[in-house]
This record gives sequence, C-alpha cells and structure tokens, in this order.
Amino acid sequence: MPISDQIPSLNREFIAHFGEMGSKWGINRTVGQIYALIYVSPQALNADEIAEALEFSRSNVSMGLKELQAWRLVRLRHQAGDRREYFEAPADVWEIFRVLAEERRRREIEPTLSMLRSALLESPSTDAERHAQQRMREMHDLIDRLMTWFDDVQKLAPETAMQLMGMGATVTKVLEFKRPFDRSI
Amino acid sequence: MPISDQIPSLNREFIAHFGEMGSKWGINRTVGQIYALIYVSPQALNADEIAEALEFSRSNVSMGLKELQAWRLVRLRHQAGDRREYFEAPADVWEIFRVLAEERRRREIEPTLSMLRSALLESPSTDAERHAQQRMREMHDLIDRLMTWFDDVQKLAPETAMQLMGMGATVTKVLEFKRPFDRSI
DNA sequence: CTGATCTTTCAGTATTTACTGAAAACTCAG
DNA sequence: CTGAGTTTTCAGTAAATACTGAAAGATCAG
Repeated sequence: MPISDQIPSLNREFIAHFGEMGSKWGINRTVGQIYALIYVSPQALNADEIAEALEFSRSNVSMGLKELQAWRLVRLRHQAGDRREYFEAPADVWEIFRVLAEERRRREIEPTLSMLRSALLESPSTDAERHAQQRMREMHDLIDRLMTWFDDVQKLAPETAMQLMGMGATVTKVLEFKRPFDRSI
Repeated sequence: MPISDQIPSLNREFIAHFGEMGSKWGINRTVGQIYALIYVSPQALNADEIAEALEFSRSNVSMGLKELQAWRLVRLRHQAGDRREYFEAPADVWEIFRVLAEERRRREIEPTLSMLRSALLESPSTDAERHAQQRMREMHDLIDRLMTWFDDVQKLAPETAMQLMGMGATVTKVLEFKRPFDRSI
C-alpha cells in the first residue's frame, strides 16, 4: 500500500518536508522521510511497513535505519512473538534535541577543534602564518567556549534547561546590572 | 601558482579541512575552501587570486563567492585604483557565529516551523492523526522555545553573551537553589 | 540440522550535484 | 562610443551520491 493510500495527508506533508530538508541537514531525502514517518507514528514500525508506506526498496530502508541508529534518533525494539525488528523515536523532544546536538558536535565540531588545536601548536615563521594562526586561535577559542557552555546546559534536567531558556532576557538584565560592580566574570 | 607553492602548510591543512567538512555543513568543498582561504588571509583577495591559489576555475570561484555572499560570510570591498572586487571575512568571530546562526535559522528552521504551524491548524479526524498532530506540537513548541531564547541571546553585545556563557554552571546553581521557593518560572 | 523468515551487503545503475570552458554581460577609462 | 578588463551565466561533462535487486548472511522454531 503506497504512502498516499495509507498515510493521512497531515502526515504526508510532514514526511515530505523532512525529505526536502534532509539534504540541508547532513542526511538524505530517504533517511529524513523514514525518520519523520517513525516520529509521528503511534507505534513502532518494522522495516517492511516503512518500505511499503514510503515506497522505498527494502534495502534502502535497511540502510536508512542503520544511519538513523548511528545518529541515535531511532531505537530498536522487539515485540513479543515477532522476530522482526521494530523502530521507534524517543518520545521526549528535549532528549531528541540533546542527542542531535551531541552527535553533530561529535561529527562536525570536534574534528575541527582538534585540527585547530594542532595548528596552534605550530610555530609560525612568516607574518602571513602568524596572522593565520591568530585567526585560527580566535575561531578555536569561540568554539571552545560555546562547547563548554553547551556542556553545562546539556547536563541540566529538561525542566531546568527550559527554565534557563525562559530566563534569557532576565539573566541579561542581571548581568547588565551586575557589571559595574563585578568585572571578574 | 598552485596552492602548494603559495600557501603555507599551516594554512593548507586548515583549508583542506574546511573543504572536507563543507559537505557536512550545507556547503560544498569548493565553497568551504574559498571561505577558509579568505578567513585566514591577512588582506582581502580577488577572484583571480583565489582561483590561482586553490586551482579552481574562475567560474567556480565566482559561484562560490556568490554563495558565500548569500550566507553573509564574506564582504565585498573595492580597492582604490583597482576595478576588481576584493573579498574579506568579518574579523569578529562572534559576529560570524551570529550571522551563521541567523542564516541557518532562516533557511532550515523557519520553513520547518511554518510547516508545523500549518499542520497544527488542521483538524485531525482519526486517532492516528491526533497522535501525529500532538507529536508535531511537541516539536513545534521546543523549536519555538529554543528560537525565542536564541533571539534574546543574539541581541546581546558579544561581551555580555560571553559572560552569559561563562555563567552556564553558575546560573544553574542559582536555579536549583531557587526552585523550592519559586515554582513560577 | 533444516528451512523459513528476516536483515544486510554490494555491484551496478540512476539521479543529483559540482565543475568547467566558452560566451555573454557588465563596467569604466580614454 | 569603444574596447580592455572584469564578472556572470549556462550548457555540457565529470564526479559524487543515492537507490535498487539479487544474493549472501543471520537467526531461530521445529
């Protein structure tokens, strides 16, 4: 049964959107759609159901699921008396965000940081190199700072993090007020 | 003069890295390398210099620069008595981060938010649709919250934002302490 | 063990994306 | 205006990526 027969139009647009956006994030169309389908599904799905619903080849679904597992975006479950593997997306959206951020960090940020770190160990011999190294240091320091901060927030319980976000503007005001008295932070 | 002759090895690795990472971010290898070259360069570069240094075709450089301008990552300048266009990267790394975040938001987040908003206006008719809509609402609300918070931080002066980040852990402790007395935040 | 059921791998093909060279378009000094 | 210097466009080609079907590999009930 093809997607258009089985999936409500509400969900169809959601799935299609994830397919199109997929390439803007690091994943491809297929993977995006598989995730979207699982995300909105009320129960866990097996690979055949996904292949049928989205009209992808079985092997394509297998590869897509493998990638989604590597991203820790879907979870594998088994159902009693059924040998097939069922997949579901974690329910807590804050957890999803946290996992996504962690994975992107590991894949995209850390390699860059370590490249920068090793570049900063070199001794520049020309002015051009000295300038380049300074630029790299600035980039390194910003990323490093952002990551340290993110670490802190990531450790928070969801509710606390939400609180912190809700306070964005408030915290700012406190800082503005505090600055004249304490420049050490 | 090819890249290997002209560019110090320190910079070569930086440029190569940005090329490889390029595809993980939404840009391609060429665009990544052009940006890296401009970023570490002590002075603004023109298209011919870039094409020569990286051994890309002139037209490829032209397209790459167009894309970098669309991302607002490079700035166009003119030098006295020279008709050619010179390109440079903004010096302030915090500004670069801000611009990048803004662009990604505009291109990747906003379209998703508006898709979700319109899906939330539909009236679900089945249980499956009701469930899907609830999931979409959770996703919408999280993204919306993150964006609102980010708006607040984005408006800060760089130094204030840095302060705020430096306080990540501190603010948390304040919140943990505060919770028993005030649950309203 | 055996064979039924399910998953993964992979070589080949299709599709998409990136890149080039040639030509068109633009810009401005003279 | 003219034309030399410069940038952009675009059709064609090259390269990379995604997708498929067939076959191999697992797993497990009987």
